[in-house]
Amino acid sequence: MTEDARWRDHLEKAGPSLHRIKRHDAMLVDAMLVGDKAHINRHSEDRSPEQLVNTASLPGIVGNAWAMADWHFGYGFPIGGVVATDIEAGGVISPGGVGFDINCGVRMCTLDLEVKDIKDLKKFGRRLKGRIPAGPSGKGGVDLSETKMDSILSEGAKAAAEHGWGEHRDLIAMESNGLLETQERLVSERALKRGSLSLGTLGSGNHFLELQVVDQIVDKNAANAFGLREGQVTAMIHTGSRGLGHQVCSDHVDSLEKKFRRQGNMWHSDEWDFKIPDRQLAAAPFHSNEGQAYFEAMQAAGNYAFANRSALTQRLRDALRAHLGSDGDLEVLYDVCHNIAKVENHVVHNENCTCCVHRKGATRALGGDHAELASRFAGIGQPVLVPGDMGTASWVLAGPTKGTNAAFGSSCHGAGRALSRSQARKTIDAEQLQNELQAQGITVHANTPNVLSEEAPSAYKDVDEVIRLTAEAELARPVARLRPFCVIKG
DNA sequence: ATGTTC
Repeated sequence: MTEDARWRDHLEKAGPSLHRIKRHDAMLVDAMLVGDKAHINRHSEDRSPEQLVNTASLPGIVGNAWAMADWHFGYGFPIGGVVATDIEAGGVISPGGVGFDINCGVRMCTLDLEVKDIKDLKKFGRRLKGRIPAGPSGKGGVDLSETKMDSILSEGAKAAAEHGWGEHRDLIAMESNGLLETQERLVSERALKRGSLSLGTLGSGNHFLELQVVDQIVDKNAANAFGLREGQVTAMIHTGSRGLGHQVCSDHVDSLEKKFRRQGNMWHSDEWDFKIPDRQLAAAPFHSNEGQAYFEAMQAAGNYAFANRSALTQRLRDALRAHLGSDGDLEVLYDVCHNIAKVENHVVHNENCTCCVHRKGATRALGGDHAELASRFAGIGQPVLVPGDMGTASWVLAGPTKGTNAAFGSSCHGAGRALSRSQARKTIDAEQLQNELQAQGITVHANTPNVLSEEAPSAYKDVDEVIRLTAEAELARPVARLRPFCVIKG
């Protein structure tokens, strides 16, 4: 065993589908891995558990550092990571704990339709492809003047609705009502420029817009509350803050990393007098100027992402009206962030704590008695939207009926990659894959053949397995499984 | 994830 894999010496079972890495070396708290033995062994050759261990030494960390069941290697922090710091006790905020695609997230819409109600599905798919701009460029975005950009960054989905890129009634069906408070708009000119053309565009990689059909109801009570029934058509939009959020992250990662100098095998900040084991965990005390500058810019980028999912929903509504003569009674079920840091109150070791909860590839999962949740989710729990891959399934889960789960009210966010993009391109033939998916009744409109190969179901882990582990660890409970039939891919 | 190499 290498020095680097010391975490295995400290691993113990902590419950059903739950393992603990006991505090050792520079760790300030324990780290929790959601998964059974077999699941953890599948990570024997990647360094993501070490990344999780590293996060456990961040100043002000409280509770445990967590890795959700779909954890994998990321920039500094593992993707799937949940890290909470006590911001009244010098706790830090770290851009690497949020990720490059700030407020990447998922919106799910219910339609009062079954698949058979969509006549000439092939034609509808082509219409959607024509109206949903996809791919790395911002080509096809809405016309965003400087004034409108300001309102989007400060007011998120509400501003989008005011500009005609969303509906006001959708706001109550969004995490934080689609609005992250910002005092100042601290976003660089470069970030603004990158965002100027891409509002209302999907992006690339694992981002998508899918028409899905509810193929299995697991929790009838919750499904009723969520307005879901077997055979029903739903739409799922998975995208984030595009180049704008990426630039905000880059700006702050660059400036914060410069504040750390190597000292033995750690990195030290003279300014704040603390050490981190990996420079990519560069962080600032939440209440420092640097911490606040990042937080405000992150909020603004998060608002842009909410507005982006709103604008795409509006384009979907337009496409439905053009094809069906109505929008199919499309309603937003919920819209969640899975790359964000939030200030939240939690009880840690029986004491109230104002925490900065970093969720990087993790979804908030509020209990059904939480004040922020819309009343229709009372006694049920927050909808947790988990996008899978384009040939298998996505899932809707629910947070606890009341109270919070052990992971600061967090759950998983997806299937997680099994093959790297380059491995997938090398080994998966795009045309053959497209034919295979078509034979299963799944039409994929991909921007390029490479995207098809990279996003192949076999390039992903089994989302059903991630859901099973998440449920066994009692983080969230499965409500419904959704199967795609029409996929728009960047 | 990303104007996929400032």
